[in-house]
Amino acid sequence: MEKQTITIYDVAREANVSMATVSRVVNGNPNVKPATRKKVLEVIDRLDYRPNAVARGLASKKTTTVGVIIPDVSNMFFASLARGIDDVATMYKYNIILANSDGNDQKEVSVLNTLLAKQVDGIIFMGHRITDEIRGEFSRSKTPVVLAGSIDPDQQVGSVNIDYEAATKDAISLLARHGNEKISFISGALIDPINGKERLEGYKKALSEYNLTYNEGLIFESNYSFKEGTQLVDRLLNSGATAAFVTDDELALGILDGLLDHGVKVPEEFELITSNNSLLTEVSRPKITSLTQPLYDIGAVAMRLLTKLMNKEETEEKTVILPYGLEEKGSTRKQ
Amino acid sequence: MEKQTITIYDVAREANVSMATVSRVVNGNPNVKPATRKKVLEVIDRLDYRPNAVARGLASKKTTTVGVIIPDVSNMFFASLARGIDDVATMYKYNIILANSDGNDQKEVSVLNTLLAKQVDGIIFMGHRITDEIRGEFSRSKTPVVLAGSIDPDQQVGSVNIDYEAATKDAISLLARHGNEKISFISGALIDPINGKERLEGYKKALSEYNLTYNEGLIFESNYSFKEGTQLVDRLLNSGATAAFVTDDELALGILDGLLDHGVKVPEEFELITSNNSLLTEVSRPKITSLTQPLYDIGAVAMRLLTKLMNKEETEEKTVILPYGLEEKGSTRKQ
DNA sequence: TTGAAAGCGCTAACAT
DNA sequence: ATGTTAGCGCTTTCAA
Repeated sequence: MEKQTITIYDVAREANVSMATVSRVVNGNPNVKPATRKKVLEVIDRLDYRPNAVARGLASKKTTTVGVIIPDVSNMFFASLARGIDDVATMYKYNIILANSDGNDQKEVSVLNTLLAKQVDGIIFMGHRITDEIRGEFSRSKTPVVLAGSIDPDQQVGSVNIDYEAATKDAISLLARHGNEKISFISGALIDPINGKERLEGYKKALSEYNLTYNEGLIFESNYSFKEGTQLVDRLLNSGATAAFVTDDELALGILDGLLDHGVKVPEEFELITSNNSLLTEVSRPKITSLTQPLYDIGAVAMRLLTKLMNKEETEEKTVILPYGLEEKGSTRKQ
Repeated sequence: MEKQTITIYDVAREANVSMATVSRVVNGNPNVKPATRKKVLEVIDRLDYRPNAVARGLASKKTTTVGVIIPDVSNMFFASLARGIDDVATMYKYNIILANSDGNDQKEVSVLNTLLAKQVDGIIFMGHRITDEIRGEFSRSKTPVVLAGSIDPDQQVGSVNIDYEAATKDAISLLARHGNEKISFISGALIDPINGKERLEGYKKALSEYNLTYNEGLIFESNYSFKEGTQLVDRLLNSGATAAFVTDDELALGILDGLLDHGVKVPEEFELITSNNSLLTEVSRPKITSLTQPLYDIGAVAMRLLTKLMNKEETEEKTVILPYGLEEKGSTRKQ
């Protein structure tokens, strides 16, 4: 015996109405006599009828599914965003197709195409950088797109972020106020606008505000991993830096670990600020002072924005800037 | 101007062939003359035609999409599984619809139903416990299901796990060999079979093997959070325990933190073993000895198993047990 | 308030 | 090797 599916047609027959009426009942169309509705509902229940969302999608051209392109779910930063996205999606009756891209330009494009082929109603994109190619795909697709936690220099699509420049400036300013004259800037790839433009700009502004000179030797580009952090410490200390701002918690943790191994006292001899305030910053000794980003909210707001775009609602702003904070913990001195 | 979609029909017309031929080309059917194929491919390229996966799904009754029910993506443990799942899914040309359930019985059922409504070809389920209700839904759905990292007492569906009982027994045995006579067992809800059955059983077996008496006062049920861990420490120390096995890293970290705050020396005065060997166990001081579970692989193998089930391939085994390990680090003594 | 009927874009026999 | 023709299960005018 095969999987004999029950269709809207079966329900219609059993309830002695037309399939149009069943459709109306299923979709909550008010133009149905209560008695009829009741009858149909009973049959639906009895037959255990479940509407086929694929057929529905084909007929209505809406899938109530959105595509989510993410570099790596197993990275806490993105996982937090994803959770916010899914919660709001669920709230608005959408499901998410989650696709990992590893931040790989080519994968991003191919995955975007399969999502579009699946007729998703919208796309949430997280990535380190927006290549021209992917931007091109976005613009010729007619499907609404929102960036979550990703910077797009020219704002063609929606996006939700914090003000990375201002946040970085704040962090650096704190370090400068504490008397540090050589403050290191340690980030991921500088070609990513979020690092090379936003954050670095904030760094420079803070420096000039405190009359400190910009020195390339204090800028480090690294991968986001614990190990890279520990390995970076030699060079960091050689640079003469007495403080560092790091754009990733795991990396910062590695640096802290390396510093301690070198017998450098944190925060007495070296101050450290990281960026994501994840659990990692809480469990290290000392705990690491960090910028705070509302990760969950960035995801949630991005999804909310996307629902508006999908409904062609009027939206005040396609670019949302959420507030950030700076939580002082054990890796910076109290003053 | 509206989103005027290009259909297989447009391509057929432009290429002077029937839509069937276009379909064959698109699906790589060998029964097409090379010249024809080339012509069709050119038109597809020129028109920028992209097959509509929804229509395809309706006609073929396959969506190349699988549903993934996960308690919480922002939990590292599950996120790692999810990454393994997605990678293998991608490898086999599937996409995943990711749905968070919070381990909530009711949400799990409702989410399962919407996934089935969307005609997913298969389901990967992660959860703390398999309720009778969800098991019922599984069995009457005809859609293949595989559990990843979840225990199902009666094995109706596929599943991929490690041998939690043996793993726990190993961990406890190590603690016993080190001379600990009062070894605490700290887990999540004991009604979850993975804790109350598998792991606790392993705990008991190890005890009896070392002639230690089972004492309920050493068993603690807790939530998986850092805070709960720190708060548990008073009771833990009052129990007289000199060692503990913990089923979650974050919880273990909280316990370690609490112990250190109480001036208890780890591992000299108290030994600790945790279960997931996540990054958290590496960044604490001391690093925490842990069981090692191949999280990514559990996800990957679960997805691989699901592909077999979806293809109705003969599968040797519906229940896969993956190897585990025990990595001794700083929270247990060297002997 | 309800029904009839025409698609939605594609696959999959069945012909040729 | 290619074309013809039914559907897949539902939404959505348009009539009644």
